[in-house]
Amino acid sequence: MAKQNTVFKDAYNRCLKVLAETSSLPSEPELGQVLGVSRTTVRAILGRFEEAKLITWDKRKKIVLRQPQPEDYFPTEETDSLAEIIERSFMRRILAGGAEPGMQINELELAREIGTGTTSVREFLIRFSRFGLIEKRPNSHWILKGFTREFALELTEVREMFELRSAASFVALPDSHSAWQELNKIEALHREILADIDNRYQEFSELDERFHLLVHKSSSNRFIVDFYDVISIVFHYHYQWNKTNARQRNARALEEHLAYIEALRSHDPKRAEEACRRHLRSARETLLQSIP
Amino acid sequence: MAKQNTVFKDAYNRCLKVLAETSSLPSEPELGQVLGVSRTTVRAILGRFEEAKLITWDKRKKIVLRQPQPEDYFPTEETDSLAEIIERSFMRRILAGGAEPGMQINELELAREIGTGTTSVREFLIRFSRFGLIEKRPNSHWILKGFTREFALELTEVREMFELRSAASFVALPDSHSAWQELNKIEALHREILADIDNRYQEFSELDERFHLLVHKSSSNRFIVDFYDVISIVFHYHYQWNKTNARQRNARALEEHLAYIEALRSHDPKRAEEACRRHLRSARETLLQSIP
DNA sequence: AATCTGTCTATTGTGGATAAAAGACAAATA
DNA sequence: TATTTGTCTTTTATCCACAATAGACAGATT
Repeated sequence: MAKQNTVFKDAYNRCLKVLAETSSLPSEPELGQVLGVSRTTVRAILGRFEEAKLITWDKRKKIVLRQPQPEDYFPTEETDSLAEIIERSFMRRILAGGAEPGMQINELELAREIGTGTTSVREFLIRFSRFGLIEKRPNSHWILKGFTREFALELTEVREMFELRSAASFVALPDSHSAWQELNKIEALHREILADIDNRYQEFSELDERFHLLVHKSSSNRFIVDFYDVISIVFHYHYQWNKTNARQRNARALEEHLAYIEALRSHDPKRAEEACRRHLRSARETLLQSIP
Repeated sequence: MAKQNTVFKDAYNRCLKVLAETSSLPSEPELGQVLGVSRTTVRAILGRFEEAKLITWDKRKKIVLRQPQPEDYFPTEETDSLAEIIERSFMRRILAGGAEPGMQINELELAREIGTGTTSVREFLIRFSRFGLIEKRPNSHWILKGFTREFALELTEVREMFELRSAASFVALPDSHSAWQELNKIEALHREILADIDNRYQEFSELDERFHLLVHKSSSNRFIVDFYDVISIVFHYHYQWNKTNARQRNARALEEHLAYIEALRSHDPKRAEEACRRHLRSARETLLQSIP
């Protein structure tokens, strides 16, 4: 087949939720807005809704006939884009499966294992190469450089430079800047999770990304913001992979974040720098401990 | 056709130069080493040499029959890899042709203009996206963010952080490190060019890259070294594009480099930092002046 | 024993084809 | 008049095919 219709399936599932809360659906362009897809896809969804007797559809009248049932949804495996599938599959291989640094990566073999064409794998590898974990030998294979101690040290060195710079920009933001509101929301979530840490400590990973990304964004520098992708993917898979002492580690990080947030709010560059350094130091330790 | 044989043609041309200096060619693996290609390609070259009556070839005996003539070489246009062609063509369009920021980039159109397949253009754009000049809208077009003042400022901000850090590592290198020898060579070239600046000022661009890359490499950080690609490509095309006062600008930069080199050699972090800052400041000015 | 050559296989780089998705435009509707 | 819809065209995402190139291995040569 030429293209997976994952955009359609994912939007279809999300549209089912919209449908569940109303008795008649809005106009096609409006639905497109809500779902983030083009009218072509919206019309395909409406057509399928009609076939499934979920609605009647006559021009502007889209009347809901029944509530969606679990079996109306497409299975979630079918809604992931190919890029996501390849990424997950690849990360599992290089992090979990004992992948030695220096190992060769074979596009064809990877494609066969994942059950996809070579072009998609190739494009993934090109995109992924900016994370510094693989390297291309032209006209030949890719080489896995591996998730090593050196990698972690190089990554954190740059991260520390960038985050210190960003924190310095953050304290200088005017009070009217929307970042302060977002910071308030993030702080509130920190307190909520800390209050029920035993049950909710897994929510830290996502919150961590949200917080640090907010800080990086205040640098207004695309290279700094883009670099956060590297940090993000590393920590994302790292959290999935290494769960020892997760509750305790996360609790500690949450406390550090709170101190860091308070320091940012003080508008005092010195305090912010200090709190930032303290947190980054312990984040680095945590990362390094998980590497053999 | 499926794949250009530019590797073959380029290696063939280089092999002609090897042939010009000897009466019999070495073994296939050795030639492969020298030319940086596989034995398969070496054998293809030898076969073609035989056809062109440049050599006789019988197993290990490869006897040179005549000197290569200019018409034995493949034209240089045919030896550039597709990736190089696409890059040049794309940079010409976005730097020279009044490309407005926000403009859409169309893979198909670009491919047609360059006379190549869409796959190659697509892969180029993915690779190129890390330079921060373009951005992808999934399932839709690319957007040109443009070579703007903001871009230059963001680029130089990161450049300055990285180069200051690298310079600090450089002064700490042990005297036995090979970087000092390379630094000596680079310094000698600086003096040569300065002595004949009116005729040789165009050689600065290449030397500039060589010098700063050496500095960045001493950071031993892949992210810092990789980032130098971004700086490199921007300055490379910038030099080609903006030639006003080139002689004078280059002379000044050469002088600054010499001061910077001397400061590095002093092993004094303070002096190195100061010389580095001074040069980076004027490099930034030069870059900014060339942007409308 | 070490290296080289002949031969064969596997993988990459690139163009082309096609379904999915985006998007343009005029006629229809409120 | 401002949206919305019906219809049509264009572009992207993906697979596949095939030549160029890399690479493996056994037998030949020094």
